[in-house]
Amino acid sequence: MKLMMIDGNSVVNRAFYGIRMLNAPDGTPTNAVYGFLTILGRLLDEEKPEGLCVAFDLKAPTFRHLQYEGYKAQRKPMPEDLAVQIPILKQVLDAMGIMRLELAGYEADDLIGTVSRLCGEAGHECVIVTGDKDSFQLIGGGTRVLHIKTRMGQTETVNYTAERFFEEYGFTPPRMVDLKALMGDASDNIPGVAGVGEKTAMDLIRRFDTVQRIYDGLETLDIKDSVRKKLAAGADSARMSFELATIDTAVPLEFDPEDARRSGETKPELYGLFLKLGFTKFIEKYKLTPPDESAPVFTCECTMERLTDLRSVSEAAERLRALGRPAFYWCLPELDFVAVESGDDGGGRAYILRGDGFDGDYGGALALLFDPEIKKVGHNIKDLQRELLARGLSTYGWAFDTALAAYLLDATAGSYDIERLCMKYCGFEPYRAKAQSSGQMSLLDGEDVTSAQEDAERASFAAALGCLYDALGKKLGEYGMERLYYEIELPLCAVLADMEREGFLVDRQALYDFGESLTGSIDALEQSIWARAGEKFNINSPKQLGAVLFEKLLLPAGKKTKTGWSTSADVLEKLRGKDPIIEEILDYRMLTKLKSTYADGLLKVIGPDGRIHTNFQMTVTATGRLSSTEPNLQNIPIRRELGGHIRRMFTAREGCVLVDADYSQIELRLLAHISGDTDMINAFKSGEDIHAVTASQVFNLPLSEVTPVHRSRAKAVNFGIVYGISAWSLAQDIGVTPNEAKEYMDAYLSKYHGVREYMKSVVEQAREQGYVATLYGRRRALPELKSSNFNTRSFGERVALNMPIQGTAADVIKLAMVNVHRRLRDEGLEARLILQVHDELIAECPESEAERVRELIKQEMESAADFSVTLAAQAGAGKSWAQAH
DNA sequence: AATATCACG
DNA sequence: ACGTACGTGATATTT
Repeated sequence: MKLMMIDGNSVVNRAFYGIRMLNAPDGTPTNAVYGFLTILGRLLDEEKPEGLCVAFDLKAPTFRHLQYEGYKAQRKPMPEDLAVQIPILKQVLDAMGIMRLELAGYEADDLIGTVSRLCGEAGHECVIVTGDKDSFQLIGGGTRVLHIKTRMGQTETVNYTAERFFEEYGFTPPRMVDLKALMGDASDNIPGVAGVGEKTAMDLIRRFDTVQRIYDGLETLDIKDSVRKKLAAGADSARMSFELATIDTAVPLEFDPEDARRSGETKPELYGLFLKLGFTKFIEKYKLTPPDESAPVFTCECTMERLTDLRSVSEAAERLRALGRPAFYWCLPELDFVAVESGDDGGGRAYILRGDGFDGDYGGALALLFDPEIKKVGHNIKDLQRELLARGLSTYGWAFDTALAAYLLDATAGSYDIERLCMKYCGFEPYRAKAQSSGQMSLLDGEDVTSAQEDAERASFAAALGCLYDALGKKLGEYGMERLYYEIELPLCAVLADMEREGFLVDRQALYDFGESLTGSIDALEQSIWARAGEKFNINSPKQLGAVLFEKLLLPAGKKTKTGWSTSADVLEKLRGKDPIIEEILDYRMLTKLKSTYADGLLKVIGPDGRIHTNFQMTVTATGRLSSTEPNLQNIPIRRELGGHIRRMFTAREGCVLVDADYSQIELRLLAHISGDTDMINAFKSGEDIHAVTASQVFNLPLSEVTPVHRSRAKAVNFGIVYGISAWSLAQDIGVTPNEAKEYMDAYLSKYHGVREYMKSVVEQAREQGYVATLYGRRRALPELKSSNFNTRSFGERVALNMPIQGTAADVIKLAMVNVHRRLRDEGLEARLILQVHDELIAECPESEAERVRELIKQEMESAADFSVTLAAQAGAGKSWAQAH
């Protein structure tokens, strides 16, 4: 049998430092447990051991090796964030039915050593998993070590058999003890011999094998005198270190490998445990289902009423309208839904409407129940509103969106499905109908859920909306987010629903022709690249391309990635001129990107109306921006000449034009306002080109002497500041030395001390509060700032700088959109907003309205907020997106 | 499903 | 001594 022994402390430690901060919904750090389980899952897949056991250190009142009191005494204490995760991990392992081994007074290594010996004696294979090198001494016989390393959040394992070990070290595994006896081990507080380091020790062991032999022949062996002296002086220390480094393989342990055999069965409490930890990924992976008593299940205590004809619909609508408080609408995509009204006494009524089996005009029924005067609460209402618009119904009357509220409360949660929210905010799960398992008694095929069960499920979900409405509404108030929610986010739903429905007209033929024209160039480049490489290969495969460039053509390799050499554009850019193939590859990349993502990709999503209807996601980004999917219309090319062609195919319909308006430098203006930096505010007030002014101030030159190079560097610094810069990355970006970059930054920050002050205070404040916020009260939690991991913490600091700026810009344009939309309606214009690209709005309108709409949008964008720096927008009109911009 | 790359603000 | 910008989504390749 193959037994896998995991050094629990060592692996969890690797996981903790290798994986970024994660938190359970209740705030408990979980990254180490998560990482451990990820690693474990992968190991089990790869090794498929029959037995599995995790060993942990267990402190005892008395240490072993009392002779040396300093032993482990100086080891840094485990960070608090990790320490709290150890008992959780043990709990998880127990619930997974994985054997755990720990014994008072012994370390994991000793337990593993003993087990590996027992395995050897019983003829079993033993695979040790650890992140330390201590257990390498156990390799041999049936024992090997899988050594785990974490690099950039990625774990790698190296499989050390006795052969592999010898290749790398040049001596046999048991000699690892001898090596440590000489070189010591700082992390384990093994002193070794003073003055003997890794190099010397390796050399000695390779040549003379054991410490014993070295000391036996100290006077006669071929050893440098200086080393001989050190060895002689450190003889006692070497002896003690040998003892310390030796793993105890005779721990008094009752261990039968059979006990560690994997049953594959998990305990019922695992589901609840994973849920509490927020490990939905593992719940899915192990296909866990809630045990019956895992959480209180909530069933709607309502009177159920099936609405099957217009008369009953109309009565229901009348009641809902007169209710005076919102009703809770749980809607399916086909607009089957349940509306629940809660009574004063906690009871209530659930109205159930279904398309199939409805007697009469279903559209009419919908119109009655989605009447603007009925106040409705829904979940992801923007999508519903789009569906309503498609049927010519009103989008008004929506009082609350539970998903949207939950997003504002925790923008980094990732998903807002009602079941999870219900658990998190109400403490129960809505009732989920389960297929009736067809027992042998059943004659009928009982796999399906009955429609009565379905009704109960939907009613329960609708009732859950009621609970969420109370809980989330209250929390929004506590967080000071009511205005942000009710005046910006919620009204924006209808605006976006409108925009999605409207879509963007695309010249299908022109786009197709453009794609075809690319094919020729791509083929030609492909042939030429193959010719220069001397072989056919897949240019799109970074692996193959890397092999060609760096192994065959022997070009100087720059950065590396986890899997090999980087062939990214910035690496290739530095190789330009070294070989003509580089330029061709860059061109090839550009053209294939245009062809696959934009030409072919967009053609696939043009609707029957000739228009592209993107999907704006409101609950995705951590900063408050929108995102656009299927297709993404927020990343249509513009920066390069050929890419810009794509925007010529985005057009206005016959008789119409596009109006395009964008904020100029909104993020920098917000930086000036938020930091209150007078110099920067004045720079904007002067009306001059901001990057040029920055250049003149940073480089201490009159404005007239600022060259384009100065300007572009100042521009890079401006951007960098907004992102939470470091000198190193600024240097990368603009191609100067890090020292030079640092000078620019110092000059910048000493000129703009308000900005410097802001950078300091925003991080401090974030650390105290645990979150950052925009001027409109949008928040982002920042647990990263408390991390003990340098990279994680630095990331948190950059986010703290950036989020208030990027997020406020997002708030401002959202507000402008709501206002523009309202005015277009109120003023009876035919113009419609059709796209938003973070700082840019695009509308389509009849030519006759063009000038008025251009002014209207520009004005609404500029007046959306009143800051110490005015917001400036520039607007244009044209037949195509390219022209209007 | 994860990775690398590249398009945008 | 570390390893770097902030925020997204789509595609092709590889596991």
